[in-house]
Amino acid sequence: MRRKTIKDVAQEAGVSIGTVSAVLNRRDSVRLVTRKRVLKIMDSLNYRPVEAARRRLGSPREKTLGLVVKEIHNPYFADIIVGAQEEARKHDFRLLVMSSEQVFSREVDAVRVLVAKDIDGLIINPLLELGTLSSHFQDLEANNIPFVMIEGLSGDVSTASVVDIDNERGAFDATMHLLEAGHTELVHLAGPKYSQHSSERSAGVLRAAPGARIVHAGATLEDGFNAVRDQLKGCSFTALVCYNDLVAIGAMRQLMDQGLLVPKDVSIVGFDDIDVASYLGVPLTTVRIPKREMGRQAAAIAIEQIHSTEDSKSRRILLDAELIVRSSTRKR
Amino acid sequence: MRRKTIKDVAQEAGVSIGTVSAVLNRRDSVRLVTRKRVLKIMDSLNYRPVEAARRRLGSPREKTLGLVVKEIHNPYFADIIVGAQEEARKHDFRLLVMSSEQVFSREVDAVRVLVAKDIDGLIINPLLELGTLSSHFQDLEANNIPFVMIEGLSGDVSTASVVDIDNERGAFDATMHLLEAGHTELVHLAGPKYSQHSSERSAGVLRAAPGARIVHAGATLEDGFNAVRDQLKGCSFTALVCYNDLVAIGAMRQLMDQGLLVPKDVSIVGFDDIDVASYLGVPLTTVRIPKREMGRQAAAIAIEQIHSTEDSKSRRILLDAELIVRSSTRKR
DNA sequence: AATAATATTTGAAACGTTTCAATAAATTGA
DNA sequence: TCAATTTATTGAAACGTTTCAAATATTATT
Repeated sequence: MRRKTIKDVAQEAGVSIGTVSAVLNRRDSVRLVTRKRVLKIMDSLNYRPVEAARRRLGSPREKTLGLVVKEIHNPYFADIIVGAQEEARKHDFRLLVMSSEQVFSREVDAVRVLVAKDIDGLIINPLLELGTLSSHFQDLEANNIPFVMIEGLSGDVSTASVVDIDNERGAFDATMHLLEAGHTELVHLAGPKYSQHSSERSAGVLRAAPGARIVHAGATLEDGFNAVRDQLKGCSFTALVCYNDLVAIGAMRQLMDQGLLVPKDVSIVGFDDIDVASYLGVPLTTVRIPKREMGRQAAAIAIEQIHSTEDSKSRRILLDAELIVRSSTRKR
Repeated sequence: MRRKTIKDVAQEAGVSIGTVSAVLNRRDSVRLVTRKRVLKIMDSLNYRPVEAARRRLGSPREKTLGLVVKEIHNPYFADIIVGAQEEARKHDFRLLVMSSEQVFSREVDAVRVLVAKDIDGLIINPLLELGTLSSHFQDLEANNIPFVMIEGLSGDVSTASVVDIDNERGAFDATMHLLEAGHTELVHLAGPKYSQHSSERSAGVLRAAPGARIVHAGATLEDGFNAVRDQLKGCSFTALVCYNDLVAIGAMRQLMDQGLLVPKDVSIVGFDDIDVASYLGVPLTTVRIPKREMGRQAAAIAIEQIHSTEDSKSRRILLDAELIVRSSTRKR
């Protein structure tokens, strides 16, 4: 059955479509008796206006920011999202979130969809695809949509601003903390091979402890658990510097399963300071990333660029990561 | 500056708007040289088609599902999102996520924005606002947008389908597990007062143990931590049934701070089975919710309704929750 | 070179609304 | 009752696209 339109209502009510539209928009120019008749017809015809057709020039557009994250299923990104959302709301912007789930083609796709949905600005936590330099970013530039990268190479796209943290420094501090505690046999459980953050953190670890053993674990609980079980089998070490807290927690679990105690036998440092880190049986020593602040700043920059008329210069903001010492590390 | 339209592109490229439209829609009737010229003009003019105007029968719109969650910063919802996204992608739908952050006005707002962005269907995890019966839901019905509620009263909105789990049963099972282990002094750390899930779970606890003490904690790590510290001060109990895993973890931390051991002195059961639950120092006994499956089913229903022409009847799907016994509970 | 076949482009109608100047109807004041 | 006001309604233009039959250009065949 054909969908009922404003025209059907008008005809049935013996009235013009202009009048029906007036009723629809609650304009007070309609006589009560007419309004009632129209409303009754609308009801009996089960009429529903087609939202898309109502949108016209001059009708108030929603101000929206898009946010594409690599992995929505990760407390680290959750905090970034919350921070971005808070800041956006302050400026009366809404936040539309999409996740690429670590798949590059989905990242490209997400950007395309958000652009089609008419966002005013974009925050993206990009996957690093060497070689495939970013046709979707060029798209954004072409469409004049300001965008801000969270964790990304600044040289990547000239017009993009970047908000990031000093990973190298954070990892350096964490490693120094272990060295100062007398540890000499260090293992670094690194993250995904192509992660920008991971390589920066590895660099920090190596600057402090050039002899540290590097093992590529990954970014999840399971990755940490498996890495210790498989890759560190029979290997002697007294301290672990982990890519992030999840890996640290996974590693800790595996050590316990092997009958080793943290921090008595092995000290562990994480990275991120996710909420649960301080609630663990052995509260985790970790490098705190100001996650909300990153989201907040990224949104602030995007909105500022939306409002500014001239081409704003791209910025690079580097926030500090701070070592938080809890109970998972101990003097040797 | 006026927004560029297809007309501007056509004029600039010396071609009809029909041709530009053909280029836009990748119809292969356009000569290569023409296509290239048009694309170049589009680029130089920063042209973006207005999505709303494309909404016509048979036109190639982006197929999108909106998803509004109460709290993006919660591993429970994260899993639901991932499940919904997986299913959506199977059917070539994209998922736009917004979070109400537990604020009712934001939920209403999020729905409005998503509708304005022309989504095809909506999945919502609604806040329970008694009395304010859902003008935004009526809006959805008015716009003929199928929507599915995750965790919600089915009577709430007649046309909505609901995907939920059997909370009462899950909580009952968890409580029985403790009773069978010989516990008699039970405390139930309930969730937020207005939460549907929380009251269903409380009902399950009380059915198994009518004498259980009920304390309203909340839904976060901190809530669990504080509830045990403040509301259970000096209170004697040997087992805790918690609203969710986060509360359980928070409670466990506080007990440890008080020198109590889990499960030796106190047994604890959580709810949800978030990822980290099995990696804790004391792996958590909990009631597993098929979170991804919930998201998956919700998306599947929404998409089915989008595709079906006639008014589809609303459905109510109740998934089972399963008790997973780990180490945080013990015979007394 | 003429015709037929095919490929490309055009132009106008359609989509379902809102807007607003013009008109019609109702009300007021005398 | 008549004009002057005020209030209510109309009808057509606009919004930015897609669609599709018709017109035109190109290529192939003879």
